[in-house]
Formats: sequence, structure tokens, C-alpha cells
Amino acid sequence: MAGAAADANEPAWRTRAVSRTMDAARSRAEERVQRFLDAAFELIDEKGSTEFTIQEVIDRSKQSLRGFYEYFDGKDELVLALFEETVREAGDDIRAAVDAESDPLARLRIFAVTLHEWCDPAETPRKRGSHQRRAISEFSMRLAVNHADRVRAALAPLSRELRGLIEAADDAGVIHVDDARRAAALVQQTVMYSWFGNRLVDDPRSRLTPEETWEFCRRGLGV
Amino acid sequence: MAGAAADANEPAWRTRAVSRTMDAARSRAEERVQRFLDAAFELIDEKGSTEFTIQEVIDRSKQSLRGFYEYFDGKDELVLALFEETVREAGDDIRAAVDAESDPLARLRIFAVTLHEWCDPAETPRKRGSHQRRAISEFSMRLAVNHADRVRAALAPLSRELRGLIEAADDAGVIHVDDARRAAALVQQTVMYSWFGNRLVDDPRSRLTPEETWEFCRRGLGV
DNA sequence: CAGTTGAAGAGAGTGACATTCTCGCTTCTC
DNA sequence: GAGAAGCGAGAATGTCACTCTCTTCAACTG
Repeated sequence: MAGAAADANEPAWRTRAVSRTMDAARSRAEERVQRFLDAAFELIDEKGSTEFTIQEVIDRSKQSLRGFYEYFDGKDELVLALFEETVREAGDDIRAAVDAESDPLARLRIFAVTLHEWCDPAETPRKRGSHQRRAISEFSMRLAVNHADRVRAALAPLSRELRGLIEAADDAGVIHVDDARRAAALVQQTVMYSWFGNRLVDDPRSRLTPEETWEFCRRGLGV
Repeated sequence: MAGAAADANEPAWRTRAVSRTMDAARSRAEERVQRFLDAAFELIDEKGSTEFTIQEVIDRSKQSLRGFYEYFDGKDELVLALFEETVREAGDDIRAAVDAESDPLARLRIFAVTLHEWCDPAETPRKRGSHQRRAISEFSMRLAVNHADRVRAALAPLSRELRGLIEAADDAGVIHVDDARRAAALVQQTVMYSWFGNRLVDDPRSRLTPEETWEFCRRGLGV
């Protein structure tokens, strides 16, 4: 806003001074936002569910209700922010795993397996510093219903990455797909909801592993 | 309950008499329950969402709050009942479609395609007498989180049917799977959540059709 | 330095719900 | 016809998200 208001023929020092105070204001604001996010993450980790109240977040973050609604339009916006944060972390992990492979099919495989493990962290022990992702995964189902566009936007980088891997594998001739975009959608859905579907299976021995899910996808992609 | 309480050496007429009044009581109760269900279905159809209040159901069904809580433990139980009802209808439709085919692979295909269409009725025009299933499908996501066992139980007949079809196709040699149970889980998940994943795709032209989803599964099953 | 302004905290107030409770009014039953 | 069981009407309660008001305090301004 101040940036937009800054006149082009203002002396440079003034622009710099303004932007410095703006930067300060922004970083102060970001820190405040971060405190809300941290408090919410803590609550989720402790409760193992997203059923916290705003009041709890306020108390925990030692801030005011008024402040909360100044930064977030409502509880959904807060949870959406948590979700975006989580997906960003996941993306980093997945990209790191993918980059460690060079063979196109291996890259695709590691993407699928890592994504599966990320969505359902019950199997893999929780890394230090990372959060109770299961609760967030679960809540993301509700978000996908009520805020499909926001969830889609948050997942877009992952979708793009996957499409790229599929195109690369297709070019290398190790899979054969007609339409990379659709193939990517199918793989993403199959992997991401496989953990969710597991809870609808009665016999625990029949729960699907990341590896099995990937095998299914691999064949689906016509090796 | 009356049947269980009926003593074996009671005179038969008495058993019959008791069971008659019990039958009457039961059918009266069932009718009352049904009125709640009908009212809720109407509200869902009108609103296109499951965000109705209990009060609305009460008003619509011309019954009392007290009566509602006499028959249902809470709102979730009501929605669960709606879900079960819907799944039952779906099961009937799907079984009918499957029975019209004789080739094992064709039977499997029609199962997948019909299930997909049923979950995402946005594409196919709504049949007379059937309900706004999309809203219920959406809500079933939340149910699956909070009442996984109930949802699993409701879907069990469908799962069993699918497994049977997969075993039959495997026996006939038109597909090859190691473990029918897991294969069934994979197909069911892929098909049932494919409609859900569609909303996370930005370009509407990339939305997956039932046929594409089935093709993916078919290859995944190793034709 | 005194006055002004704007950011931020404390917390009371509102409204929407689900759920429970209480009080009668019927309608069987003996 | 008294008593009980069933049930409708709707007031009362509790929990939330969210809004509003009042106050405080610290940074600018002249």
C-alpha cells in the first residue's frame, strides 16, 4: 500500500526509509502470524487432531482475539495456512528424494512412494521438527470439499512436478501415456488417497503399502 | 429384542401375540425414523449440501426434537443413516449393471464405471427418485474420518462384490493379481476418489472420465 | 513536552447450533 | 377412571466462531 503510494519522483532516501519501516512492519506482522501458526501446530501435535478452538490458539500464542482476526479471515484461513505450510515441507522432502535418483522410472517411483509415506505418517516415525501430519491430512479432506481452489493451488507445485516426471519417463520410453496431465492426476489421486482408503479396509494385514500402490500405478502407466 | 426375550416354552399363541404388537411398534418406529430420513434427504436435495440443522429436519418432518434424539444419538447418526441408505441404493444399481454382463472383464469394468458415475453424479443427470448424491459423497469424506468403522461397514458389501469380480476375472485369466483383497482395495480407492480428485485439477478438460479411470485400473491389474 | 493518532490487548457481547430438560397433553391399560 | 407410557412444544444450556467496545501504550508531531 505504501509501496503503491510511493511517488516516482520522491527522493530515493525517502523511498528507502519508507520501505525500511515497511519491511520492519512486515516482519513484525510475519512474526505475529508465525506465532499463531506455531501455537496451532503445537495444539494439533498435542491433541492429534485439528479440533482446537480459536481461544486455545489465542491463549497459547499469548495474543489477542482481535489480533487473530486482523491476520486471518477466520479459522479456515488459519488451517489453510497450516496446510500450505505442510505441503511446502512435503514438497521439499519429495524433491530432495527425487533429485537423488537419476533414472526416470526410479524418479517417478520415489516420488510416489515418498508422497504416500508423507500423507500417512503413521507408518514412518515422526521426524524431529515435523508435525503431526495425519491430522492435517485428514483435515485436508474437509478443506478439499469447502475450499477446492485453495487446496488445488497449494498442491499445484507437486502436481507440476509429477507431470514433469511422467513426461520425462514417457520421453525416455519407460512408460507410455497419451496425456501426461491426466496420467499425473490419476497417479496423484491413487497415491494420495490410498492412505485414506486404508482406513476402510477391515483386515489390517490388507493395508496397502507405498510400494504396492506404486506397483499398481506403474502398471497403470503402461510400462 | 422381543424375539430374543421370547421364552422357548411359552405357548405359541403368546409368542405370536407379543411379536404382533412388537411388529406394530417396530413398524411405527420405522415409519417415524423414515420420516426423519425423508425430511433430511429433501433438505439435502434442496440445498445441495449437508449443511442442514436439526431444527430444519424437525420442522420439515413435523416431529419433535425429543423424538429425534430418541431415535438418533445425534446428527452424525442421522447422516450415517443417510449414507448407508445411499450406499444400499448404489449397490443395487451396480449389481444390476454387473448382472447384465457375462464376460468377467466386462463385469469388472461395468462395476468400476458404474461406481464412478454413482459417486460423481454431476455428469449424469439425476434419476427420478434418487438423491443429490454429490453432497452425500462429499460428506462421506468427513464421515470416513470420524467414523471409519461405520463407513467401512456400510461399504463392505460393495467391497466384497468387487473382490468376487476380481477373483473371477483372475480365475478366468483375463487379469493377474497376487492378492485379490489388496487389488480390490486399490481399485475401489482409485475409482471412488477419482471424482474427488477431479476437483483438484485446474483445467476442466483434464477431468477424468469413468472410462479413463477404469483403463488405468485395468492396466494396473495386469491384463 | 503535551497532544494526537494508531496499533494492539482484554474481554464482554452476539448468534448459530447441537443437545438436554421440563412440562404438559394424549392415549392406551388394568 | 386412575396411572403410566409415549410424545409434542419449546425453554434452557453449553460451546463455538466471530464482532464490538473500551483501554492502554508507544510512536510521531508541532
